[in-house]
Amino acid sequence: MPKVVDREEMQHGILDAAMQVYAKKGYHAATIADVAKEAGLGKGTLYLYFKNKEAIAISMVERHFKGMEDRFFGQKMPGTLEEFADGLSKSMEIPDGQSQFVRVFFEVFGPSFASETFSEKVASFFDKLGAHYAGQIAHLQEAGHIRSDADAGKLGRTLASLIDGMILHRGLFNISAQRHAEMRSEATNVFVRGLISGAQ
Amino acid sequence: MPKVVDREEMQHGILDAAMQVYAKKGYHAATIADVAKEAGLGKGTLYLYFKNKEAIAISMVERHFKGMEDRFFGQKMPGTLEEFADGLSKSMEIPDGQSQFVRVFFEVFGPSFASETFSEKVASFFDKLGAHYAGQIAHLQEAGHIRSDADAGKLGRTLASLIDGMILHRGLFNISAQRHAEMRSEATNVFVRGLISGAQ
DNA sequence: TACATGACTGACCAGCCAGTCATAATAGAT
DNA sequence: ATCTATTATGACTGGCTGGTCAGTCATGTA
Repeated sequence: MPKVVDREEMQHGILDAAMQVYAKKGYHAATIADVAKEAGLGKGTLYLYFKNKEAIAISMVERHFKGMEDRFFGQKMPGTLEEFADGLSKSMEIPDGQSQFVRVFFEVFGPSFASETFSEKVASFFDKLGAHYAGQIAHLQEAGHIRSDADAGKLGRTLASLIDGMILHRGLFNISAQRHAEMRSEATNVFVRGLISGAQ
Repeated sequence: MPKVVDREEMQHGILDAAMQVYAKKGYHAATIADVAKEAGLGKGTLYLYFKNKEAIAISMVERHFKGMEDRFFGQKMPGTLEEFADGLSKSMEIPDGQSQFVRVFFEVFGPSFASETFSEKVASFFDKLGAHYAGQIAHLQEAGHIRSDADAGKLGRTLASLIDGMILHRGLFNISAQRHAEMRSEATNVFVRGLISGAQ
């Protein structure tokens, strides 16, 4: 038997290298040769693991969204406002290394949003997220922890938008982890105060 | 004297055409020839009005940010919570045609954020916006309209981030104007409730 | 040691596009 | 009418990069 290589591990390594290079030079400015060099491989070798440049980007996104889904949907139904707030805060928390992904993502896929199908796919992700929060809100309303006059559906969507917005804002504008943490706590605070029944 | 042309008007027209093309095909995929065609001009003619492709993008940004500044900072100091809320809501409101700019912006300038100078320039814009809101919040605190235990500075920054985030979210993900309006009103509602003194 | 097979490589090429420039069209002045 | 400064044009080119492929290397088996 000849030399054997773990394909998945290889692909992971290449994606890491690509992320590094794209974050520094930008996806379009970066050449395949750059990525190969960063990965410590010959240019041709890359093509053994990815069909072409685009395939690298697509794999990168898939890997990333996988992680996001876990972060967003992995949490269990909160029983108290405090747990809910923790969940919100945690959702807004992005690992430092991954926050640069946002920029690369939009450089590569920004144009794709012009297509209906692509756009809808992403939109459905946020619908799901909105519904997720709506479910939690409704649950807490029943338990009397959130004012009952609120429309859980709309609120859920809005919360999703706000949270995603903060993540985007951080990723795109390179807000420092510390300042982001500050904002996260302030935002959570405002949200929760805005949701409780006793308000006004 | 020979043929005379209004340079500024010409440049405006080219920028409009470029915006159109970039939004549809993406900045990198679009060629100068595409832009020229959309503008109803020959390729060479473009180069009489813009030095190169990059210059078009830069002019586009400058024109856009000019408008943003007016929207954000043009409002006068709010005397009541209601006026404050109106201001917030208005800040989140983006003309339909301009919301597509966000995607183009990040496709073109996403990579530039890797540079300190560029990054800081944008960051300072948001510092200014944060300070702007902080000033309004402090003002309303003195008047007793907002709970006094809040840190106006942090809150201002957080609000700026949330608002900008919603704008980004809308622009990037192509949220419909109607749904965006819904979210705007919900968000404003939550903010205001979260800011008032009587809460909890 | 010889051989088989998968892993790896980088020089090369085709296609693409930003930017140039030689030439043509236009319109105000006389 | 004619002249000429200015504006308009699109065929052309030079540089660049994604992707290929003919050849080399590494590893394990007989």
